[in-house]
Amino acid sequence: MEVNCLTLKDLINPRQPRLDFAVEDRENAQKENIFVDRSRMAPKTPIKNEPIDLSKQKIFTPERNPITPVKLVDRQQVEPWTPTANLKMLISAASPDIRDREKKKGLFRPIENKDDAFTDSLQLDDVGDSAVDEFEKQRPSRKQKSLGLLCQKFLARYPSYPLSTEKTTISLDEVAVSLGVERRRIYDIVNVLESLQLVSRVAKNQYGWHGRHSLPKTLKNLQRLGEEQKYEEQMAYLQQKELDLMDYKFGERKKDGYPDAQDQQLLDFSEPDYPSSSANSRKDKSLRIMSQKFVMLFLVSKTKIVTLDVAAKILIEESQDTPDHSKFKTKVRRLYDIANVLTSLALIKKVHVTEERGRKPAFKWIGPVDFSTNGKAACLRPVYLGFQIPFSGGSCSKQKNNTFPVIQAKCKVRLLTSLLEQ
DNA sequence: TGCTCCCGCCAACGC
DNA sequence: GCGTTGGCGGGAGCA
Repeated sequence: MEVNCLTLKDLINPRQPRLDFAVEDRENAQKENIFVDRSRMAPKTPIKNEPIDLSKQKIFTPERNPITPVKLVDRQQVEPWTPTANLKMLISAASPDIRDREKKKGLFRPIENKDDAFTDSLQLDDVGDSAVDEFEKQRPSRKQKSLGLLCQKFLARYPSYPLSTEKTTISLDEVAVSLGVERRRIYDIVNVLESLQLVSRVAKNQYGWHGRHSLPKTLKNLQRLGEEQKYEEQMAYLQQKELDLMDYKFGERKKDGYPDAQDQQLLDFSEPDYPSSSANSRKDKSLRIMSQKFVMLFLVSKTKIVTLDVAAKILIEESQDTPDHSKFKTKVRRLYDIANVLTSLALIKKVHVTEERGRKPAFKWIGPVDFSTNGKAACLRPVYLGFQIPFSGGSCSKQKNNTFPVIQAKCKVRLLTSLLEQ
């Protein structure tokens, strides 16, 4: 297993860049109008309050010394600008078309002519159609740049089941450079992986890789949480509501079936009782939490199929009284991000469900479903809005006013922060 | 045309 | 103050 992993690692080793990565790197460099030369990148800077001993710098490693990685942009500026750099930047800023043509030219400009950038930039129209076609062929497609594929490359770097003795540290910056993407994209992946306890944050810019050892345990706990949140009922409720809405739209309003104001209140995800918390705080909307809730939906679903719109509606923490389409769209975007990572982990796969209103995108759970393992599952300690729910011996469903789904909505989840600590 | 989701801006956060 | 983190939505690729 380890050997395989090393082989895959070798494939994406930055020292032996594959063509597609090299192209991406060059493209990114062009986007930023900054010359990139990895061999000349500035060394990582130590933490500010630590004295720098240059004589020892060569033996610094991330493990030995926590480091503050230098932002890519900062590193790139180590390379002095050429006399034509400012001109190139101005040209680039002036027109996206010109910028695109510059990219195309950059791909095919012979290395020995790199100093002729100024001349080239004045002869933009000389780029023939064949070169453009060639560029189109070589330019990575949208699929090649997808988060799912990126996640696969990311996962290929690390063993699924690492030995307990080996400690793998992930440097976000190194991974980003190695995979030729912005660090922002790595955050997306890492957040979802962290939600499943495959990785955990150990320091700034540093994550520890745990692999899939504890995945069944994590899923089991998520399933239990999902059951306690009564997500299955919520999904059924939303599906029924939609059916009723169809009836209302195209037929007579059903007296018993149409969701009235009282029903609407049942799905009020706002938190009026907890003023200390901010319903819209950054953490509340975290991709981690969203990812965990998304997984919960699958785990509690009998069909193991979750449509994106139902998931989005459940995950939207605002009142359903004022449906906000943009909020819904945003949530769906994030769900696609999460779904891409979960797909790479072979936990879900894309399907479509046909409902009365038409074909809908959905995802089907293809990961493990039976978590009746011999080991005792770790007990999650979700923190709810500033206080902890007693999780062993007590549960969310035992809280006061346990009336579904109002209390479920109030029992917002601050999740899984310490599974691995236990 | 609608679905899908890349991309990067920019604000919150934390040291 | 500055680097890190990540929410967010525009808009382009794709089916």
